[in-house]
Amino acid sequence: MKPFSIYNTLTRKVEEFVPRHGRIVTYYSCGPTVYLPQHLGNLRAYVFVDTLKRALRFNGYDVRHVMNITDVGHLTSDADAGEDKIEKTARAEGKSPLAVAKYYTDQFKRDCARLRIELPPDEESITGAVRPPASILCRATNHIADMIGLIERIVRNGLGYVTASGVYFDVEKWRGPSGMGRLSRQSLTEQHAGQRLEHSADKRSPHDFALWVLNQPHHLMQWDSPWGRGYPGWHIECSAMAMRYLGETIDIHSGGLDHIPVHHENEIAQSEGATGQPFVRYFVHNAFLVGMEGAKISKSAGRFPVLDDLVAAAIDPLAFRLLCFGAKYRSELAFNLDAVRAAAKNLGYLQEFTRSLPESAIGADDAAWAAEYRERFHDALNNDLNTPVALAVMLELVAEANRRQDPRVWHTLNDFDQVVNLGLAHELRASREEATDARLQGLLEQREAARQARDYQRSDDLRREIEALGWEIKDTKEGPRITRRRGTP
RNA sequence: GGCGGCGUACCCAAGUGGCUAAGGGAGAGGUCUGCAAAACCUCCAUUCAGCGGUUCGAAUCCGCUCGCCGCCUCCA
Repeated sequence: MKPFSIYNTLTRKVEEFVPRHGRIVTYYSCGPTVYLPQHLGNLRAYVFVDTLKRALRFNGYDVRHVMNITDVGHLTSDADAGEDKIEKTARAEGKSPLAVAKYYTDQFKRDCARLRIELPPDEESITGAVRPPASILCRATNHIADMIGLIERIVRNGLGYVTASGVYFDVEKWRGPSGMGRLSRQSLTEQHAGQRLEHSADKRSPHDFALWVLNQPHHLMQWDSPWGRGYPGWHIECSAMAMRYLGETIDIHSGGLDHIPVHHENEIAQSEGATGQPFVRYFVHNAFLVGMEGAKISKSAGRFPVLDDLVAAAIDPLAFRLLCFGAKYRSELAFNLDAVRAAAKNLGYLQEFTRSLPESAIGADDAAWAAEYRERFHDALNNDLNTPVALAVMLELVAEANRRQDPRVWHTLNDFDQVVNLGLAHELRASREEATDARLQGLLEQREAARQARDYQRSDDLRREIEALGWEIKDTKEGPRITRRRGTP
């Protein structure tokens, strides 16, 4: 069995993963900024986070997962004269920033549920906890004090300076263990060779970044701080919340690869500037979903498709999950309707196989021939999360079971599904419940009697009647079998 | 201007020096079948954007060309 290995952006190599503390893995993943619905590209990132977590668990690790909800706004661009994204939506929708954040947070959680993405427990649902929970979904606005504390440490270490427009991190002075520019491989001078943005005149150096922003009276969300009323810089929330729940050095930090040059670079600088300790041991970045512009699925042109667009097209959200699983997290995934429909087909194949499993196969041990699939699946997973190969193994396992007419693979399949997470165990349970529905049984028996009597006219009429109730009939050697009609085309 | 990456069949997508270039979808044919569905079988890239080079051997390494994309610090 190969050990779990993952590509570490810090070293640009696939490395064997070894956590700091035995079987416990501390994991921080960048969460959403809640001012718009999450589009499919964003959701791919969260499917990846979920898959990484599950792959770690498959290897016996206990994952402590922290994910942030960015509910304090950051600026849309310099050109907007400092307009905050959340406040922009708030003004457009005539709501308060917090109401906007709540609305889109709820929508995000609903989308994750439909994709079977397991989020950490929401801090707002945790009550009366004496010690910090192992895993948590936490909001920036609930951790302002932590951020201020961290900024104070940075200032005390001589790495932050206060100006009229805010507190900035002094990049020139910092010489941390990881080194500025290490993630992006760009030296500071290289980064500014092509100067693009104007910067605040208060900054000592153009690449210094804000820890705390001051004197922005039009900004709706403001808090008191030792430096005056204002709001936190974009990067500080991740450092503060990661440290609050996971400690000063965390095992894994993940995010989209767009975060490499700025967000994560700055996170490292400010975190290590405060603690003097390495902040992250394995930095993991996922690639984008591309081609959404031409996907012809979003209702309004120019908008990236969202999960509701798939649902409206009668595509099971789990097909999207499987589509993501079918590509490596480090490769761009080209999205189009054909691709997601192909995934839907595979989803149906696995569900259909599961539903048709006989009790004897579920009660028995798996066939001996299934063992090699388990090893191949595990090796693929451990090889830098090679999920497309893992999926191939899963499909081949089912194909061989069908070919041999030997269905004794349920335990293996279900174990794979702890990572792929299509809810096959739920599918199995549902198929059992369906078969015991009394009213349907009556109709089915009538139809079967008609078939035996070769009264196919009546048989087909009854089929239509059953279908109208939302069920589908399949005639098998063992007799008719009904399943709930699915939205999958 | 800088940094990083991508281009494998009609579509999605593994493979990054050496068995016949994984797997899936679509397509074609077949078995089974009252019909339908499912399932299974067979076929489906002498070839990996193009051109050179290194090597006994390259989709995999090097160079150039073409095309595409992400990021560059108060930008998810």
